[in-house]
Amino acid sequence: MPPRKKARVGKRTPKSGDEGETASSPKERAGAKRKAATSVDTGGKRPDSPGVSQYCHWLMKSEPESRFENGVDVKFGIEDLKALPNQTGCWDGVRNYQARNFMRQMKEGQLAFFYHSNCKEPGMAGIMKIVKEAYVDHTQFDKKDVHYDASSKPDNPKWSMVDVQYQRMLKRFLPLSELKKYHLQHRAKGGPLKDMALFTRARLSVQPLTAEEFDFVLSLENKEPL
DNA sequence: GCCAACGTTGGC
DNA sequence: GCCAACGTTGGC
Repeated sequence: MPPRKKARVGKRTPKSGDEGETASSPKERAGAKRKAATSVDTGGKRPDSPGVSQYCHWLMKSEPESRFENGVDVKFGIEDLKALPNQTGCWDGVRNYQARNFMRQMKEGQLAFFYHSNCKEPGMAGIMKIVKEAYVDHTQFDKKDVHYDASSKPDNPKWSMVDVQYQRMLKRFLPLSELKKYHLQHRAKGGPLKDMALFTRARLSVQPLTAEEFDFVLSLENKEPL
């Protein structure tokens, strides 16, 4: 298994299906109640079977600059992912239910933006691919780990992670400030970034993008900075 | 380093 | 099941 990275709250997760799935937080349940039947928002997605839709593009945040949490540096930027064997790493350390649930929805082969957060210039740095679907995040049981969770038991793990592989850098870094201009513009007059989670759910570290959002953001790498 | 927004915890 | 207190995220 690849080394780990440091995702903050919403960072890294375990596997599918049965395990853990039943352990939903009060928040998740509340959310489910509010909305409809699933934890999946109705944002944009790709129908898989009748009545079910799911996302197929993602944004995952990590911090590219050194920051110490309990004496451990949580820095993990896209260059760090690229430097790993096979340019692949596990996205461990996610300790937020919504972020975890999104990771559990990820399918092998799907693409995600690598977003640099909590740094000088926050924004989209590059693209990675999901190469292994959700499985148990071992760091939840490691007392030495920054993201150790004493409340999670091995026979019913709470947290999951996926493996991601570096694909490429964006042709140019897309700063949050620029994305925000488009977001505001689109919110006023309509456009693909109108409801982008990056702005409407700012603190979520693993978030879905609709195909329209993903394509629009990607198209910006060929444009002049706004 | 500040602090607004928001997620989590725990008493009742 | 409500909600106040508390903790964390992450832009600025």
